[in-house]
Amino acid sequence: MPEGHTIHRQARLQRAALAGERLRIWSPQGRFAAGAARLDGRELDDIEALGKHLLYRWDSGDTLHVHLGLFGKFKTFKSDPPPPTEMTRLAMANHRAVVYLAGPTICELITPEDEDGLRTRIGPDPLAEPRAGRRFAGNLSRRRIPIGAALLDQQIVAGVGNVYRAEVLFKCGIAPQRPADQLDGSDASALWSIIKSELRAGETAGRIVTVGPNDVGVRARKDIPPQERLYVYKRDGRPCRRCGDMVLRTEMANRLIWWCPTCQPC
DNA sequence: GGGTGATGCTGAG
DNA sequence: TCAGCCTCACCCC
Repeated sequence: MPEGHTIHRQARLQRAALAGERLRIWSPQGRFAAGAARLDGRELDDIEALGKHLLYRWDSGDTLHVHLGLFGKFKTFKSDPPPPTEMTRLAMANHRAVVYLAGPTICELITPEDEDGLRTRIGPDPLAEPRAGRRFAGNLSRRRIPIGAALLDQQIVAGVGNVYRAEVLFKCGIAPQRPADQLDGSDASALWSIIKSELRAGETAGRIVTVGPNDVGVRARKDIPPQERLYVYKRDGRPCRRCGDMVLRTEMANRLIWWCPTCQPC
């Protein structure tokens, strides 16, 4: 479930489980065999999350770059780990924990130049740089594309994916069709705040829950049942939780997006 | 057991 | 703009 909140959560949990120790590294699938052989037995210094990217720093000076893409998944075991499957691209283990990685789009060692290139082609990450709201607003003001498309562009803001783009636009009352460069300063600032708080909540909870408890009649976010955790995502044809109007669906930036025409007027 | 779609992104044309 | 890639949960038969 890889939007930015997942990546930051994985960085935090894996850092706690693995960093500061020499690790056993191998590639059961074999597709990262050379990189794994190079890292095996080295100490992991730190893990950094950058938008949807993870950077693992090793005492050898090497940097491992992982991007989960749409399908990539981590599995962590604290005790009695099952053997990895033949789909496991990367396995990392110490005496306390084992982390398996399967299905990533990217799992490779990168040079400092590669890393510079990565940093220049992604925009501000609300979880890593919470005070970068002005850069975000500036990025929006330079793009004549719908805001619904702009939020998926990782050069504008890093870490937002298809669920959060629909949900944060709903929470801000902004129609996805509105041109990014037409948002005024207060819209951009409200959007940045909501993106930050929602990603943070997702990082903490380990799942995406955007609805306020009041809207589904329970006391706390953690009591919200799975099918009621979102306002609009994949809810086309069903009544809006706020106003009762029909949630609509359209395609934007090659992905489907959902919105409420009453709560998010054009 | 097969088909499908998914919280992502790139490169060819 | 579109095909392609990575994997698996879920649906339907």
